Amino acid sequence: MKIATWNVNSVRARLPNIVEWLGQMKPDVLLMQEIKCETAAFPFMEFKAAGYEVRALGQKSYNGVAIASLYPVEDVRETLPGDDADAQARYIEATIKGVRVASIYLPNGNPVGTEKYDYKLAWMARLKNHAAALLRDERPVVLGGDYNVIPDTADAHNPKAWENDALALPATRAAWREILHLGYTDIFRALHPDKQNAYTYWDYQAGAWMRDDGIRIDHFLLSPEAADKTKQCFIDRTPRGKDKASDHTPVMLELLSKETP
DNA sequence: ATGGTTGTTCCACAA
Repeated sequence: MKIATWNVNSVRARLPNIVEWLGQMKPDVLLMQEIKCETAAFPFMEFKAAGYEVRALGQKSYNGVAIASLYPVEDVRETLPGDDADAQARYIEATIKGVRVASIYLPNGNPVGTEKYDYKLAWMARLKNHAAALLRDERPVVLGGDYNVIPDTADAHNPKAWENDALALPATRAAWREILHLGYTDIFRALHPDKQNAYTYWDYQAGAWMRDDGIRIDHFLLSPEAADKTKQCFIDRTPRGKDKASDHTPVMLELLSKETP
């Protein structure tokens, strides 16, 4: 079972790129972030034509998450528990072929020192609580998305440039590690501990892509049951080099199916 | 220290 995560930075602006990539890579599930449209404006028909059923949670202009799947999508959750007043569309979760899958768009948190950073840390604390609850079922859990977290200096081309940024501050990394310490695995780094230049995001500005000035902020966190089933996890840089590219590129995860020894 | 780019929306904001 192949599950991909991709911050598409507007599903409508990116539609041709996304459809092309789905045709080439054929993931069973695509988790999207920053769809940047209201739910009703999601291009459901174009995904259906490619074979994908979509569950989307959108809002006007900003944020928005979705799950596209070749297989039936069950038991959809559209909120991260812990703050009923939070109206930002950043979390959707469902069960597909027995795997509990979430598409996560964790707050960016910049500028530091504003309510935006407080919101980020509060959101991470809520995610930790919910991630802990998900472990209790002892099922495969796959939490994929744009975490807006640079876990380590090795995950940035120029770590110095990020050290005071909301994506890399010690408090951000501590909150990230709290989730790992529950029993989740950052599966890409676990499988590729020494890999350099493993980035998922390159800024549009200042020729960052050309200079490979990237960061790794799109991640898969896996429960033990999902980590045990993992066949491979890789970053596909190809979409970032295309015309009209998102500033993020997809990460692919492949789980062994039950039948496979 | 600043400016560099993209998307959406409405002339600014988020990233």
